[in-house]
Amino acid sequence: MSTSVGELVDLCRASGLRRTKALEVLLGTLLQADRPMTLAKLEKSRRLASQCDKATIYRLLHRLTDAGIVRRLGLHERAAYFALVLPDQHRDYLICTGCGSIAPVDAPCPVHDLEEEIRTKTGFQNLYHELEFFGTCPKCT
Amino acid sequence: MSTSVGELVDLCRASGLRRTKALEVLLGTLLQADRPMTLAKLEKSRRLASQCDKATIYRLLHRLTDAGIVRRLGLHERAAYFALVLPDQHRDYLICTGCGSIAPVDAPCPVHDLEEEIRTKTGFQNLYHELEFFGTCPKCT
DNA sequence: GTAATTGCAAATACTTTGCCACGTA
DNA sequence: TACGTGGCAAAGTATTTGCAATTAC
Repeated sequence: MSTSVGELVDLCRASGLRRTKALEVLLGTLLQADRPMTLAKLEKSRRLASQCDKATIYRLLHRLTDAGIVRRLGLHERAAYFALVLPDQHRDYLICTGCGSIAPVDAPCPVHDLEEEIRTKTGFQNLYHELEFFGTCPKCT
Repeated sequence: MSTSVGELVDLCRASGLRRTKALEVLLGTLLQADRPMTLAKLEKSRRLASQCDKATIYRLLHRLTDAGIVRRLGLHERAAYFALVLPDQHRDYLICTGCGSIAPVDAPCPVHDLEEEIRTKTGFQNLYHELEFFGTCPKCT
């Protein structure tokens, strides 16, 4: 029942992207990672390293973001993070300001109702949200 | 009942910072702006321009962040945003991915309970959160 | 007097773009 | 064939640091 690279490629093709080696490898890497990745991490990942150029990954990530297949996250680091938008999954993150560890929050997101309210009141389209908790983890205390 | 520069300076001194011209001007600018500001915007603001160097503002912002007087925000732009941590104020933001406009959300934040739960379950210290809504505003649709 | 702070300038880090060759449809 | 895509390299933007001079305490 989990999403496959093939399905993702189909989504991309439906958005007008071409099926290329780089696209498949990038989608596979993001899917397997199952967590937000920076451009630098993607570039160094075993599957992508020496498979395609940083600029290629960069441009693919932006095309995928425009297509709504990938989402760009802040996460307070200097580098941007990217993650697949999977249908059954919305994640909030818990981030240690000491060591920089990033963990998904294992609890239902309480923001849904407010998001609906904003959608109705403001007329914003394509609304989504990003929720991050910051603090000092026990190890860094 | 609103916070004054003097009170903020006292807070800073209590954290070991020295009372300097740059500190006072920066605090005054952040207080008056009443919204998150990037380093670049601060540097160009009327009050700070030619009053102190970018590196000085940069280092002050970091000292203030360490002291908990200022908070660094993501807001999805390439540059980091900084805002005063005011006692009676927690803000969520609504951001247009088209024109980049940033508006505070005028509704009570629904995350408080989850934050308490995380604090208890994980043992994180100094916990706070950042909640941002992204979408396309009516003008950009 | 001593240590924190500042300004200037240079170094990093990460992102973004130009150009031409290449591959997909 | 035509146009999106890829690789390489260079440029752009924001952040971060070194060091000597200055200032607060």
